[in-house]
Amino acid sequence: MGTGNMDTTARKVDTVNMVEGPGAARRYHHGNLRAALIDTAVDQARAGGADAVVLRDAARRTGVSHNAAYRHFADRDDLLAEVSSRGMAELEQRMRDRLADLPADDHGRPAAARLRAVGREYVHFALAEPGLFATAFACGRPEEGAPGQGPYGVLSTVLDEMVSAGELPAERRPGADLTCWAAVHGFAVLCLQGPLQELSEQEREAQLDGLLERVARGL
Amino acid sequence: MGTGNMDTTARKVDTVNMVEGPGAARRYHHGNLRAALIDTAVDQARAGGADAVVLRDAARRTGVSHNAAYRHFADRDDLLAEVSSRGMAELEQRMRDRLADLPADDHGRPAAARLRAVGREYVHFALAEPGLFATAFACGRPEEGAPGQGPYGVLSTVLDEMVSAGELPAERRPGADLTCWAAVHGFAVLCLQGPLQELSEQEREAQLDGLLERVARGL
DNA sequence: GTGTCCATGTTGCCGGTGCCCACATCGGCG
DNA sequence: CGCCGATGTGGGCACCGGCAACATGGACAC
Repeated sequence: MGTGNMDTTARKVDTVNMVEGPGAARRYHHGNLRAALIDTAVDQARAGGADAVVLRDAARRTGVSHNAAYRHFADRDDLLAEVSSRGMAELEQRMRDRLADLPADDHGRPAAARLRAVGREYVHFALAEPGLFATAFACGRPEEGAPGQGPYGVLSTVLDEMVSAGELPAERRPGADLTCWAAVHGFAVLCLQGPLQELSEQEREAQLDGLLERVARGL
Repeated sequence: MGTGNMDTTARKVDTVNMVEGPGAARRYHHGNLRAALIDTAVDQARAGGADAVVLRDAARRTGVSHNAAYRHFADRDDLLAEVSSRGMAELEQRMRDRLADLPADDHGRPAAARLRAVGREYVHFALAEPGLFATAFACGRPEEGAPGQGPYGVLSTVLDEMVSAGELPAERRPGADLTCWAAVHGFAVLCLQGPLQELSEQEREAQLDGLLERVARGL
């Protein structure tokens, strides 16, 4: 078991969806199956959440027989974990992109604005990619990783910036990350699968603004 | 379809687990199958979350053939919705119980203490009954019901009390419920399936205290 | 060049599930 | 007393996750 140690940053061979014309010699060995399967599984997760990640169907779509997947993943959960990592990475990237978009000449309380932007993007990602977002957290494994990485790392960094900028007393820093994360995550979950589904986009955005404001005030 | 209109507040006949001794005449008609199936399904959800709610197994445990369930539920989702309602009801009840436990002679800011108690119990329930809690929110249907009912209703009432008691400016009331709910729900979810699983109970409680304090401060 | 080995992919199979069908049973009604 | 509709039964289908045995062919030693 534990076959999943191929180089994750694999060469981006476009082996997926090779045109299988009559003359095209179909290779017996796929060459990049693991990565291709993960791509397909991510698509499944995007479309329907964790439950939609189905090994047999993924293999079928990838043009390979079922059971081929078991050469690269111990079981379905192993594949799900990979999808979860992808989801986390994409969420983190979007948050970082959003930060990069912020104008540098922000007057007033720039670090606080960064915190708001990060929180808003967290929710926006969850609403834009509900399936992937849910799958990212559906994985039971605690997502081991260097602290300071992942979405939590981004949030943490921004809070540290607030302390440096004098916008947050240092003695209030411990625990602040968790409060921000919980509020934003809870809002996203309640919007997705909870009782806030019916909110119009405008209402949602207004409520989100209110939430971010209150959270920042309470830090 | 839509057979699910039996009186939900059904008589509590103890038809489950009847001793089927050799002399006990086993009735062809169960008499209370719907309620018994829901009970079993709730047990399944308690044990393993929404995925553990399995129609065939529930029927088996209830001592009835599969397919019998389809006389009472349109499909699995229909049964899940019922489990969800049960979970919501139990959560609400625990919150109300907790409120009732509070001493009436609370000095200082009694309504704020009630808010903290409600929030704490929300998280405690989620941690004590992770499967049922998850299933309660896993149901896609927006949980139609009179506003002011359910866990949200309890929270809402307490916030109204805070306004009446002068502990919360009326202009800050709108949106406060959502912020509280999101923070507490997010904390619970992150503890259950997220990256906060590894926290010891003491750390968790400390973080929860901090969160409740910050949220209250930001209201 | 050639022969071997083993990672990779294939077919076959099993138990389990959700859901549909036709049939069996029984209680209440005329 | 006889019928009928509500309730429960058995069988069947498609699909899934996971094991086992077999097939393929690329890489590497010689």
